[in-house]
This record gives sequence, structure tokens and C-alpha cells, in this order.
Amino acid sequence: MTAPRYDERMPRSNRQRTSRRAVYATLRRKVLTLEFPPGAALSENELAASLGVSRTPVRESLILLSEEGLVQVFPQVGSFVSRVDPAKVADAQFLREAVELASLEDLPGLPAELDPELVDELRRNLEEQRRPGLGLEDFFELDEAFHQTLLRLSGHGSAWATVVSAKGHLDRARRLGLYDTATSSGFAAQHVEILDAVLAGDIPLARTAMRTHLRAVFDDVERIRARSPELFATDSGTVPVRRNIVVWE
Amino acid sequence: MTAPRYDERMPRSNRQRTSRRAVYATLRRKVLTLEFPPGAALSENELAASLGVSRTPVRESLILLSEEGLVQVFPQVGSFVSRVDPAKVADAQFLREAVELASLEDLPGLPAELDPELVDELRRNLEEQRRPGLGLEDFFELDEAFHQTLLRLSGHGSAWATVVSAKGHLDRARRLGLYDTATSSGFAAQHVEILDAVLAGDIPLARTAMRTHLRAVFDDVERIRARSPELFATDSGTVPVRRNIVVWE
DNA sequence: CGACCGATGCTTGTATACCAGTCGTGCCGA
DNA sequence: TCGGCACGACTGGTATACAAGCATCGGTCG
Repeated sequence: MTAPRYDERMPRSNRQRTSRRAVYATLRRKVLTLEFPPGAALSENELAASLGVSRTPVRESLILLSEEGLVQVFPQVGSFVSRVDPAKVADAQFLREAVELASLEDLPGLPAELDPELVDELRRNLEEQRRPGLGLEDFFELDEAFHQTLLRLSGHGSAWATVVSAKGHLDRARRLGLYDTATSSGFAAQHVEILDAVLAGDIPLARTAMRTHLRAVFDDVERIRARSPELFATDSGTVPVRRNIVVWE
Repeated sequence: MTAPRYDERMPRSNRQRTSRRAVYATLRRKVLTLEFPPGAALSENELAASLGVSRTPVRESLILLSEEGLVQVFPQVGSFVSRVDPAKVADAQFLREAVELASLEDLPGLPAELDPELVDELRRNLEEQRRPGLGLEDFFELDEAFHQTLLRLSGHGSAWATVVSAKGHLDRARRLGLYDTATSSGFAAQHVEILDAVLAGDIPLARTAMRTHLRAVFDDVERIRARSPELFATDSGTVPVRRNIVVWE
């Protein structure tokens, strides 16, 4: 007959370090940091060669990224980094706001019931955010951790994956413009406001603060768009362009 | 130099009918309808053989399904249909509720501003739902269409993909138990309530009705779980089982 | 009789080969 | 000069081959 395997807990044996995961992480990072700018052609063959792997993990990663909306694949034509589509950015904003605001509703009524470990984590995170001379990348990381931990606090940590997908589009849009530390320090203050409200058990206030915060992030994107409209795709009918075939000599 | 291709609109030339999409749709359907029951082993080779394709599209589909949480892949061990995890079902419920309720908030203040075409579509849909002798599968389809159209009505139709992912887990759980037409006719009535509130411009009422409706769906799942707890995974540490190695003769 | 231990056949992961489709290019003829 | 057509370089989609790990079975040895 059959026999059971793996009784309970295979902590990281599941999340194995596979080539595909590495490639996916690399490609996603390069897309989000604009190292691969919107509209850029992503040849499976080229990527495979430059990453030192075969087409298979590259291809599988591109499929995942296309599901995420960060990449568009045109069969027999090419794969391209998605244009920064304001509609998609707005969708991402809507989704993120819906999830994060709803999670606040599910916080325990009494602040005493909050997981003290997570609360500590949030406090330490906010302290880090206040550290002078903090780099932009560092702030991005802390920001991510803050929002994720907040979700865990309400017991909806698993919804983070959805937020991440949405955040991808937002972050990419934000990086299009200059994004100074002054702005980020403002965000840090908003984070404090949110946590204070949560710890005070004032959920409506927390919601308001969170909404204000997320809208500020979105407005940041809109500001960038107003200043540099050419960076955004105006028509959703994208225009793939076959890359130059450059032959030297 | 380069030359532009595909100026504007490639309506369905993009969503090409590829082997992978067909395989993905088939596998997903079989998982959701429990034709592939929770815990079942899904061998890439077997699936490829039975579907008449190679491992490649099968494998890519399994990767997508695993991202969706419907399948779990254990490297060098096997791929399995995910157990119906109550935690995951609850997560799905949370996500769906968050998105659908938030979308109602963004409905235009005046009912007159609603897209009349979509309103008609909703009305026709509800009429269909009231048709006597409606099969369960048909009702499921109408239900899907109703919720999707409602999202489009508030301009957030693109969030439907997220809801679909969540709905997958919910629907699978619901199918575990008997699900009679009496229940579904109750849901149809709730649909009417929601649409009435929307058309009356009473967004708070619409939200309440929607929340009640979605919770009823979730309670349906909980009811099934109470009656047949053995169908659900009690521990999240899943237990893959290698399929019998059956040798005939 | 029980514990070890290698052979074996499965699994998924990765690499490679081949295919059809989509252009750019340049020859070739009117 | 200009139009047309075929070739070739590229694309992603699919099929196949190979690699590495795990579990079971059956033998052997203590």
C-alpha cells in the first residue's frame, strides 16, 4: 500500500533554494529597481546566458512575473518589462488599501491582547526608521517589514503576499521619480501615528491614519507622474519593440 | 535601428490559445471540482501522458497552481493537491471580503452615474438566478459573473483576478459538502438585496448586505467542516503520501 | 529475528533540441 | 526606382534528455 512521509514540519526543506527561485528573485528585483526599465526587452536566451543558467528557470520566472503583471510575454515576439500603467498602479493601490484597512478591523478590541512580541518588533522597526542617515533602500526595507508585521498583528500575515504583488507596481512607479529622504521621514511619522492608534485600541483612528498614509504614497506616485508624464504609458495598448540587432564590425 | 510593432490593440492575439493555458485551466478545474481530491498525488509525467502533452506545460501549470496555493510541490518527492486548510480558507475569505467591500465604497455617489449596461447585465443575471430548475454548476457560474460585474461597476474589475484566487479555496471547501439548491436560492436573494442597495445609492446598506452574504458563504464552509471534519486538514504540516507503485502481473 | 544497506524506480529540477511564428533584410525583376 | 518575395535571424512554445534526491524493497549480516 502506501506509506506516509514527512510527518509534520519540514521547516525549510520545502522552501528549497532552487535555481528558479534565485532567478525569479533577481529578475523581480531588477524590474522593481528599474535596472530593467519599463519597456525593456527580456530575451529568455540572453537572460539565461547572463545568469549562467538554462532557459528553463528563466522562462518559469518570466511566467510568474507576467502573472504578477510586471512582465508581458508576446509569443513568438518577445518578453518585455511592463510599461508603468497608471491604471495598474491605481489597481494596486486599491487592492493594498482594501487589504490593509480591512486587517485593522480585525485587530483585537483590547490593546492588551496584542502579541507583545510583534508589538516590540514594530517599535524597534520605527526606531530604526528614525535613525539619521538612513538610506532610501534601507527605508524601503523597514517600510515593508512594518506593514507586514502590522498584518501579522491582526492575524492576516498570509495576506502579505497579495500586498507584495500590489506593492510591486507602486514601488516601481515611485522609483521613477526622485524620492528624497524628506518624504520618507514624513512616512515614518505616519507609521508612528498608525502604531500609536493601534496600541491605543482606537481602530477607527488607525484606519484613518493608514488610509492617509497609503494615499500619501499614492499621491507621491501621482506627483511623479505629473512631473514626468513621459515615464508612464498613456495607452494601455502596449507597443512591443523588437530590440536592435546590433552587430559590431 | 528598431521598428515598432503591433500598433495598438492586439485583442486576442495576446491571450493566445497555448497548450499551457489549456492544461492550466483543466488542472485548475479538476482541483476545484474535487476530481483531483485534496492530498492526491499529481505526477508531472502521468499528467503529461494523460493530457497528451509534454511535461513542460504541465510543469508550468503546476507552478502557477502552487503559487495559488491549490497545489504543493515538494522537490524530488512529488506534487500534491493541497489539503483543504481551514486557515487558508479563512485567509481567502478575508481577502475576498476586503476587496469586495472596498469596491462598494468606490461606487459613484449617485446611482444615475452607474454604467447602465453593467446594471442591465446584473439585472439579467439575477433573473437567470431565479430561473427554476437551475443546476448547481450554472448557479456557480452566475454567481461568479454577478460578483465580477459588481466589481466592474465600481471600476475595479481588474481586482477580480485576486478574488478568483481567493474564491478558489472557498469554492473547493464548499464542494466538500452537499450543497443544495435551497441554499443557493438563499444566496440569490442576498444578491438581489445587494444590487437593490447599490441601485438605491445606499452604499452602507450595500456593504452590510455584501458582508452578510459573504459571511453566509463562509459559514456554509464552516457548517460543512463541523459535519465532516475529516475532510479538512487539522494540522497545517501536510503529509505527502507517495502514490502506490502498482505493478500488475 | 532484527537492523543495516545498496539496488531500483520513482520524483522534480535543469539543460538542451526542435518547432512554428514573426519580422528585418536584401536580392531580383519590372 | 520601386515593389515583392524569399531567406535568415530571432522570438517564445514545446518536447525530450539528463541529473540529483528520496523512499521502498529485498538482501545480507550480526
